[in-house]
Amino acid sequence: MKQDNFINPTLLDYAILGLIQNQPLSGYRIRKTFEETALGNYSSSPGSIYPALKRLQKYELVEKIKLSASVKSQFQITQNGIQILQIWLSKPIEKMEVEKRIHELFLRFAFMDNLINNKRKIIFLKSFRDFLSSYIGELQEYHGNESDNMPLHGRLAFEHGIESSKTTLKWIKKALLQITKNEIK
Amino acid sequence: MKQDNFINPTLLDYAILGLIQNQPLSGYRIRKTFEETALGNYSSSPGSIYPALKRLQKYELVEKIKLSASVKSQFQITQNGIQILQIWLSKPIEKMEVEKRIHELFLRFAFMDNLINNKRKIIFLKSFRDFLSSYIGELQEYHGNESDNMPLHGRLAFEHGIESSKTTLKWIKKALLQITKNEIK
DNA sequence: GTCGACATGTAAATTGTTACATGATTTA
DNA sequence: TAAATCATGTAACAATTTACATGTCGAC
Repeated sequence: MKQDNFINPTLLDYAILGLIQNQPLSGYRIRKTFEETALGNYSSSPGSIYPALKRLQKYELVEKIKLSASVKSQFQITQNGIQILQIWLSKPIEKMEVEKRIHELFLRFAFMDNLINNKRKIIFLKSFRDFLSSYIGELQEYHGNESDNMPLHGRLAFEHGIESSKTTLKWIKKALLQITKNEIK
Repeated sequence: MKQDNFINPTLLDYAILGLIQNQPLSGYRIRKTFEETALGNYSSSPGSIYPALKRLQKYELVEKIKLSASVKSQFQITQNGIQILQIWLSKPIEKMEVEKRIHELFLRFAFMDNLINNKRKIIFLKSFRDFLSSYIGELQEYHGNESDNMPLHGRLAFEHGIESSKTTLKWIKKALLQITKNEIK
């Protein structure tokens, strides 16, 4: 038995909320955005988007608005929705997320712009940096010990993981600089 | 109505097949490997692994073996399973996979070692390289045109995507060198 | 002799995929 | 006027998550 009757949005739900945080969009526009932009591993397809929008309406995180008879209806985030989004954006990062659900962290980062203050953004990035940096250490240690026993392809794929994490770490540091600079201004 | 009664393994199925291609493993070992190693976004949890193993047995891609009464039973890949794995590993890369399902390509790469010949490995990597390189071009063009209109966080996240793809491209070239070197030997 | 890890599973609920359906509007 | 794109949905199915259940074995 599930132990809560509370809202527990899926990643797709959050992606929709984040996308419409600034301007309302039609269902179709949302769908197309996921389909076309890089943001979209967060699956498109009518069979996922429309049910998701229904869910979000049911929980009153979005509402359908119709500006005029001629304009098609659009989905707008509610106050409630903004709150839920903010809570998600402000959640402390967990080690495991850095290791296994890094794409979710990037989604969160991409939607942070207007909804949380600089202090929190910096906390987010520093925590991201620290977890990732320690994870890279672990990967490198493992590589040092095991690389000789690994099959060529396994080893290469593993090395890609390390290099990729290092690139992300560099990026975090760059982003941190920009955000802190922003704060001082 | 679905139009085929044929086997259409999930990513998790392939991940299991790839993992046991060299040595049989118990269900628990498989689960733990997904849980612990970097390979594992490919979900662990008994509720996915055990049903997956059942599926694979049903399609005769793996079989349960029991070496002796004292040793617990393990899952071994069948000839059939090897074939299915080989077909998957040899599939030509599609543009969309590079853009949206790159982790699947890495999974394929990691399992290629023994099952396909060097020529095919090289085809795989070159195709990967070419698609990715053209994708990076698109991303950069978009960035050149739109970066001024993008909110800070959106832009930074986008830039991470570009840098990350470049790192992958470098890695592909390195891997290509190693594999070709291997061939000449 | 209890705790944690080993080990294998099932049931319910939820999600997402695939395929189908339908109609309006735009463009070549 | 035919094709493509805009636009919204549903139904059937497959897969995964979460939670529960149960039992063994070794270490401390």
